[in-house]
Amino acid sequence: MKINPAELRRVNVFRDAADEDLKLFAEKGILRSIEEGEFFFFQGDPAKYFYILLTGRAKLLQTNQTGQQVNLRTLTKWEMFGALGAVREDALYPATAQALEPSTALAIESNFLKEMMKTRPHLNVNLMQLMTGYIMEMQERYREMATERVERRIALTVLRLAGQIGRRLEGAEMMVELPLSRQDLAETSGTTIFTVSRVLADWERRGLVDAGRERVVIRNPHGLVQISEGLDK
Amino acid sequence: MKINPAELRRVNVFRDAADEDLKLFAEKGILRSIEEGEFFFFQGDPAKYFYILLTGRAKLLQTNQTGQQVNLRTLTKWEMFGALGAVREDALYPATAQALEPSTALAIESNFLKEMMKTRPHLNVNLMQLMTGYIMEMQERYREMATERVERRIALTVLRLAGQIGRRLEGAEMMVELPLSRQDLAETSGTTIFTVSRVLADWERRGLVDAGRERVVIRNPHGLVQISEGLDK
DNA sequence: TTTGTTATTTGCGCTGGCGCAACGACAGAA
DNA sequence: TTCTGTCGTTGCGCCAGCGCAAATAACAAA
Repeated sequence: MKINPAELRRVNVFRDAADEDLKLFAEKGILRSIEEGEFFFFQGDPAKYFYILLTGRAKLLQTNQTGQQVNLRTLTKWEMFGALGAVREDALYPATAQALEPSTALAIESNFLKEMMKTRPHLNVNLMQLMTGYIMEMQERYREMATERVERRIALTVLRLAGQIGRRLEGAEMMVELPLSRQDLAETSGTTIFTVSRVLADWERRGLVDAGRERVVIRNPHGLVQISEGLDK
Repeated sequence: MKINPAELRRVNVFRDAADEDLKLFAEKGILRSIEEGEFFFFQGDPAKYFYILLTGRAKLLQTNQTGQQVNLRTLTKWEMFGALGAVREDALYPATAQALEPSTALAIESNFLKEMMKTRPHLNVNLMQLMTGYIMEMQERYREMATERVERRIALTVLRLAGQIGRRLEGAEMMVELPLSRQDLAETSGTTIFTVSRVLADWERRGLVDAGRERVVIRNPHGLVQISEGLDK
């Protein structure tokens, strides 16, 4: 596979980069293709590279000592991840990056980005934008986790993921498809696969979603918003 | 009250700033003194100023529509807060800042910091450092919230707060004091005042802490670490 | 079509932790 | 010292959600 440097401008952090700079990043980068379930890096590894997802889907997750997983973020094409090493000295990845399907990413040395940032203020600004976005999302999710009941948390998770990785279904107007298993949803909303299954079954009975194997189709987003705000029943 | 510009270097983000720059920040800043329980700003307000806490203690919190609170961070002297406005256009504060005791803060226009950052790379680097620190902490807390049982969460919260705002007790060697009410601990660890009270009572019986009114003294940090890792009982 | 594998569903029992209510303890004001 | 308001404690009952186990469904490979 060959990368077209100009395409890299679709990466948010590179939005304002010059063509020559994009070329530099493309040349400096190493292509890494991995299978579904494989890992780009593990929590605790030295954060020597940052990544840009080129094909496939992946997720960032943390594991506690008993092996329970939590999904921090689901990644799609052109998303940058693992970029902390470009900011902090001797940083370790704070999360693990695992492919959800066969995926390819461009791996670039963190130090290179760090060097480029010294003379390209826009890289700074845009990276800061990405970071503050993460902060706001994590704060919000933390609050939800601490204060909301499961059904509402699952609704909030599904709606958030719809915005981030949902695929608009052709033909139908407002329908969005999420290619995620019950397990993925459970790990993202902080509950169990059983509870997610029961809640989705209920929503399906009420006509809010279509729940399939490793797939959820949102038929009535507004209904989910109502649930997420506690305005139903 | 008068600020000594050189003192501002104790603010992490200003660590590498020139004396003249510190003077500029000090001159540009407005002193705001507020009573215990009052607010520096509310979630949703336009983030026109960022703050530096000069005296007292404060907390950053979010509230959901039913009024339930979650504490995101407890702030002490020389901490910068509300700085998102210096990064994002037309940003709104994502959290509310409330004083835990009579407090004074220096309020400086976000735009001024934004301007300064254009020509002072170290401000960029240090602010990025602060932001990534937040991200890592929030990710960790999110995972704990999603996977750990209450007692362990409370232990993790107490230990984390000890590192951030604990006051070493004179005389005794390893003892650290936390000036926090049961309510504060409950809102920080995502549980209720009742559960915190019961857990602290238990720890007190086991000699791990001294639990007083709006105050917790850690007598045996290692014991708490054991609990937080599930190695006790 | 068959077979094996993996994802999902659902009944069932259990319990961690919530939340009310009543009481107790402490601090500051008068 | 007394009073008042706030903070903390604890008994009690309850239930949301967990998690096992067994059945079923969906898909892939042969």
